Amino acid sequence: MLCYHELAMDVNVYKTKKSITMNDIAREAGVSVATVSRFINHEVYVGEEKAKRIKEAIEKFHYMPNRFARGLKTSRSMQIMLIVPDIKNPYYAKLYDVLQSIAHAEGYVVILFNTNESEAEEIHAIKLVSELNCDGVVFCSVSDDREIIESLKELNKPVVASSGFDNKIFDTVHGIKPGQGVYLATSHLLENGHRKVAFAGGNPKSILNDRRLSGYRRAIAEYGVEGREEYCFSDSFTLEGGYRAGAYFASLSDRPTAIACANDMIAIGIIQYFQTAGIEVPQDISVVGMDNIAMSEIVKPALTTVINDSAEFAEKAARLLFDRILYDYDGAAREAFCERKLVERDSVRRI
Amino acid sequence: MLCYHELAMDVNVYKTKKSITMNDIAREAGVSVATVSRFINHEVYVGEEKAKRIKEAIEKFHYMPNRFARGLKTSRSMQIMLIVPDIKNPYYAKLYDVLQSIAHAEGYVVILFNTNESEAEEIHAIKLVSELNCDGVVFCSVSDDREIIESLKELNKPVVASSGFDNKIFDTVHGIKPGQGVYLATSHLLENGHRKVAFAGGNPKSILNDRRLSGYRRAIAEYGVEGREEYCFSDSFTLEGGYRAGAYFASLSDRPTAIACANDMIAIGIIQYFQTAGIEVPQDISVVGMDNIAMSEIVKPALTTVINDSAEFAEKAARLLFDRILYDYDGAAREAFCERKLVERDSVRRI
DNA sequence: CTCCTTGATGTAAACGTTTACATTATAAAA
DNA sequence: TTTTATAATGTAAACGTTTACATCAAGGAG
Repeated sequence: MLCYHELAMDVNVYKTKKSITMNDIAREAGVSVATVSRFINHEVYVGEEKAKRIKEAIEKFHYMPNRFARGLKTSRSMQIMLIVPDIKNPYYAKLYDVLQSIAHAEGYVVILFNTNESEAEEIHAIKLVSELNCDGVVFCSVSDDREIIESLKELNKPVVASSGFDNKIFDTVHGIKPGQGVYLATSHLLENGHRKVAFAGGNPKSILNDRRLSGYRRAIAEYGVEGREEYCFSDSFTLEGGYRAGAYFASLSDRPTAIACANDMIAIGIIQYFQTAGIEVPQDISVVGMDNIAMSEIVKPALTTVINDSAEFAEKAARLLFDRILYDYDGAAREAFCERKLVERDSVRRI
Repeated sequence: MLCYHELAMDVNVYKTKKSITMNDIAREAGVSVATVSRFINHEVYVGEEKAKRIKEAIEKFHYMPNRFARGLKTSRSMQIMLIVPDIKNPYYAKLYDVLQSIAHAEGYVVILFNTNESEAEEIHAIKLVSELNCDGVVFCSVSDDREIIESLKELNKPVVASSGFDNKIFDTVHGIKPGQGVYLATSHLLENGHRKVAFAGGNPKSILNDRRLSGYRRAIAEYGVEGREEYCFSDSFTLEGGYRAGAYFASLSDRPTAIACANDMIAIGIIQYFQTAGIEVPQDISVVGMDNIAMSEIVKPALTTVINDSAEFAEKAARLLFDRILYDYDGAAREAFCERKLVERDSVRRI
């Protein structure tokens, strides 16, 4: 009468033609299944003659090992999960793309989970990691809530986190210093004579935003510029968030002359708003981005921004992750660092 | 001595703490595993009293059914695959995003496969579908090669294809007519007085490009304009492809006055090249895109383009797919249509 | 009162692998 | 020669589910 719907499986049977199993291969090659299994997995204990016959049988039947059976025995899924806040941000799209190709080369599949910057979705994603028996996670976080950290630890699986997880629990890849990118951007603005420099952030609950905001603060403090409450505005790491930031700064009676943004999407959104409002960039206000996504070069004016290469991130994250998954590294949490470098284009004016 | 590396699994054992199984639940609730299984999956055959005890046990232990064991018995993975040519194109990023949320609501996971417009990768992807025992595929194709069609058929699984697969083999979602979008774009240009109208396509081997090219041809034929060989240039559906198209058209001695593009990425790439070359859009050349990605509104000049809503695509594709996966629809291939509609912005000049 | 249907439950056999253990043949050591 | 290590193979027991089949109680029909 009752049914626990949350866990239920649907029961439809799409016509499944009998697939060939290891048994078929064993029979065809005249050996036992154990030998076939050994041939497939290990380098030892299979004679040359039988190896040849097994190989032929495999090719003849286009045999593929059944992932479920394998998983059931080994508890490994050959899947890793990539959790990102916004796949529509080209930064993460590219990150996914290169992580995918590295993973494929190792025989792994990557499951993408897009959280839309939502902490609830992040928790959902982490739950899914264990539900799917993923062998590892690359976690590009928004939040470092206690609950998230805990569930990540409970996974008891290789985790590599993006900047923000400073606690030395998980492998991490990030910039040399917290908010280094925005620090560079802000410094650049200050060096160009700006004193009324604002910060346009993303999701204010995100640790990524905290870090970037701290980079901004560090820069203005070093230049002895006083921080102004109303010059910090954080909304969302998206075009729309930037658009709203633009509207906010435009509404200020004492407008900033320059804005350092927490990423390129925000910067581009700001420029977009300014264009509709007749505010010229960089004549009226200078803007600098962060990430150097392809779009930043295309937009008018071309965006001065900070290189933050997601391919580099993906490669370093993959190395950390696969060191644990494949090579059994089981030591202390490690860190990898990505370079940050300013690229000057047309969105900053010297005053 | 020998090992079939292609199929080998790595053997590292990341410390796996014993997970709780259905047996534990059965013992705790004082029933048999069969009853637990029935409780989880079906609505019938479980008494109220035991149901309650089982439910409590499940919650007490945070029990989750093991996907491998389930898959092994049922041959269903609760995974579908989405194959796209370019995840860096926001059109596909969004498509992924909405497909993902629909799938999650049904308890399904979507595996994204990015082919980078490569036919070889498409074949790789299709192979992976059966290797992973995915329960269905949404296939946004580049190629409709015999080999692809064949391997798709051999999957013997629900497939929904994007425009191009006109053969009535698979469920399909597309525009009302082949190339309708580009047809609208081209007509718009012609109606604005342009006669030297060019077509900037994507991957020339792609059926998507064929369709869009045919839309262009249909439009100019209807207007009695003679088609010119050198006014058709196809390269790749990316910013870079568009950039090259821009260079190509700029190099022509008798330049077109307007270009209809196979997607927004190309259009934006073209505009980008023109800007570096000092060619003004739309004063010197008009450009119209296709897809209406968010970027098209942001770019300068804002792009006149054709609405092609990937959310709509995703929803319709999901309905077709899940009708088969969940509700056992097993009839003839069906079609769903997406509306195409021109949106006028600032990249077209009337002459 | 017997016969049947039907709801509720348990038993046990798959599903397709991996792998510990047992067994044999072979070669090296004594 | 006998012992012993080692390479090559097979047997069978898991892994955690689903489900066909068997069983049993209870209630209606005859």
